[in-house]
Parts: sequence; structure tokens; C-alpha cells
Amino acid sequence: MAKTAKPSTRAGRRPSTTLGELSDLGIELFASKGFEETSVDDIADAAGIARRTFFRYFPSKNAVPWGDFDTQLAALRTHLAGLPEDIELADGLRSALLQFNTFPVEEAAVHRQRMSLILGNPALQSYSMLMYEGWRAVIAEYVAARTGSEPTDHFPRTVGWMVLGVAISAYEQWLTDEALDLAQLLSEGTRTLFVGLRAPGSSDPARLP
Amino acid sequence: MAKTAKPSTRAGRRPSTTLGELSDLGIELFASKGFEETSVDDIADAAGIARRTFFRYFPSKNAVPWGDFDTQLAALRTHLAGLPEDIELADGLRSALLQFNTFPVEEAAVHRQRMSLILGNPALQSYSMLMYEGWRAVIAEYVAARTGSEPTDHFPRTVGWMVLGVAISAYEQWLTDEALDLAQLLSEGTRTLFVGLRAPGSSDPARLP
DNA sequence: CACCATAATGGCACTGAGTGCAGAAAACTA
DNA sequence: TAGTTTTCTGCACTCAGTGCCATTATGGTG
Repeated sequence: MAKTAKPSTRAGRRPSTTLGELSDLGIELFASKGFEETSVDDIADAAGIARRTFFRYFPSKNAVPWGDFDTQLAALRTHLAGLPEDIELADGLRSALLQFNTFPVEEAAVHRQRMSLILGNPALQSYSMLMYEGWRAVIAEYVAARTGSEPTDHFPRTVGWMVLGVAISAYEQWLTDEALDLAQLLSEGTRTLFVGLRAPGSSDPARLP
Repeated sequence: MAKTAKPSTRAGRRPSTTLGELSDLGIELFASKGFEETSVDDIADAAGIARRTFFRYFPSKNAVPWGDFDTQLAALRTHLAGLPEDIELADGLRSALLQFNTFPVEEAAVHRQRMSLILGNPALQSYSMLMYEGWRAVIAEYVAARTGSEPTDHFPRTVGWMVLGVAISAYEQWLTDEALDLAQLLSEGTRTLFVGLRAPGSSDPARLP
């Protein structure tokens, strides 16, 4: 997140900061002062840029904690595309979940703070829906490719939602207790997803009104 | 939604409108002019109330399409509480899904318009996350009660998310084609949820990293 | 070096959502 | 009629987000 952009040997004025730096700075301010209590002006001032410039880096204040999410999505897409084709769909999905939510230890603190903000603040919870849409689309693409259907078909869409649900509830749980292991929570969630809820003897929902 | 409030024989000035009427009016304006293009002033003017009064009925412009969602949530909670205790958890959940999304035919048109707005407009998609939170909580309560755990535990939370996913993807699909049957889409979704994704022979996610 | 193209920053004015406050307006009660 | 209760309304204010245009910094070129 706090990485520097490459020199980019081409012409024109240099950007005065990076999206990652602004994101980290914003997260810090949000965490210390509160999200609502931190204005865009506060962030811009702290970063030494104009308010107007801030909106060239982010489409909204809500987008700050997400940093360069698009890049992460692209990485996820690449990861899924590189998986062997002879593994189970379910195994591919678990692999995606674990890969996407694995990060270097030195980023653990910022990451926890970021997720705590996103999942704890109403405005940010709201905004996250728009980010999740892209995430779900990547999952749906993979499911569609593996099942010979379209990403907008019912099954891939449903799976996209359910896998997202597994991810988010794992995070929600993780944030309640510092001692919990995120990867284990994700695995437990995927288990619920993979084996289903139907107890032996339950009626078949597809055959009832 | 367009129901009138009861006479309320008590003192004080009468409300000049109802939340349901405002909601219907708002949905109509949003559908005809577009959500972004319709200002709060437009709605207030059309309803014959002051802008300031609008915000006594709704916390935000985004809340308009949801009408009195809290009442519907209460009905769902009551429905779940009234289910026999000897049925499968999965059957109770399917019952909730179908009950919550069944409505009189005369409301079908408005309901489709409402859902089309909520699922199609970015600002409304965002806001829906806050509404879904209450919905998920009701599901999680039921699951917790049936499994002897707390609504905030990992399993009830995960199930809440997954059932929500089933509901939303059914709606998304429903909106793509007028001819599709919502109840059937919900049933198909619950089937995916109940039987799980794991194909026979897939490894057990709970036993792997 | 002077000039030009390019890419980014920055200032300004404007719209529109949401809020706090104080007072007016409509109901019922005694 | 006077008092009480509840809702409505107008006003002023903050803050997010946007369109427009000028300004600044950089590299390339004659």
C-alpha cells in the first residue's frame, strides 16, 4: 500500500503523492479522530495537497480505506486464471479466498485497522457494497468458466454472493478477537459453504413450493 | 406501503402524510426522472411538505425506496419465531425466504420498481448494505436459537450472509427477465446453499491450510 | 536557451444532502 | 379561552463532490 510508483520516464509534472500514501494517511486519521470527524480538508491538509487534488486520487472520501483495490482484484483474477483445471471448483474457491486474504506480517496492523474501519463505520459499510461487486464479479467469472455458463447466470451469481459472505463473516469474527486466526475462520466458513446446510433427511428445496 | 396510519385518538397536530405515501411517491419520481436527477426538494414539493419535514420521515434520500422496512423485519422475526421446532434448520430458512419475498399481486409492479432501483443504482446499492444488516441479524438470531449459539457467533453470521446472498442473487436474476418466477429462483438458490458446493471427492476445507 | 507539449496541481464557485435550532401551526383538554 | 402536545416549517450552516480554468512542473525540440 505504501509502495512508491515507478519513475515513469515520460513527460509532465510529477504526482505530488501516491494513492497508497494518501490511503495510509487517511486510515491513520480516521482511526485516531473518527471517520465522520475527519473531513476531506483534514486529509488534504495533512498530505500537503489541495482539496481539489484529493478528488483526483479518490472518487470519494469513502474510497480512501480501500487504496488500490482494483490492482488487488486484478491479482485475484490472475491467480484464479492460473489454477490447474483439474481441481474441484470448491478447491479453487478456497484457494482464492486464502490467497486474497493473505498479506505480509508487516502490513497486518494497517490491514486490521482498515478492515475495522470498513466493517465498523456505517458510511464505509455502505460504500463497501460497491467494492464487493467487483470482487463478486471475479468469483462469478471463475465459476462461470468452470461450469460452462455466463458470469451473469444464476448459479455463478449465487456462488459469488455466498463466497463473499464467507469472507466477510470471517473478517467480522476475526475483528472481535485479536487471538483468532483469519485463515482458520475462512476455512471454517468454506466448510459450511461446501457441505451445505441440509441435514440428512431434510426435504429437497428444489422440489417444494 | 400505501396504507394509512391509524386515527390515533390522542393529542397534537396530525402528520400531514405517511412514510408509505412518501415512499411510493419517491419511487415514482426516481423511476421516471432518475435517482440522481431527483432532489429531496423535488420529492418534498411533490408531496406538499417542506424539505425539512422530509427529513423527519426519512433519515436520508437513500432510505426512501425502503419504506417501513423495520416493520417488515419485525414480521419476519415473528414468522420465524412461530415456526415449529421440529423442522430442519434449512427448512425454516427456506420458509423465511419465501415468506419475506411473497407479496400481494397488486403490489407486484411497485415492488419490481423498488427492487430495480435498489439493485440498479449505485447510491442505493450502497445504502442497502445497512438494511441488509438488520435482515441478516434476524436470520442469525434464528440460526443461533436453533443451534444453541449466539447470533454473533461465526456460524450464524456466516449463514446470515449466505442466505442474504441467495435472496439478492435471486432478485438480480429476477430483474433481468420479466418472465422468471422469483419463488422458483429463491428455491434454486436455497438448494445450492443446502447441498453445498463440494463435489464428491473434493478435499475437506476444514482440514487444509 | 527559448519554446512547446504534457500532465499534474490548485483555486473558485456552485449544487445538493443532512442537521440544529427556534418558532409557528394544528390538534386535543380542561 | 388558555394550556399542552405534537408536528411542521424556515433559516443558517457544514461538508462532500464537481466543472471550469488557470498555474506549475517536467521533458522534448529547434
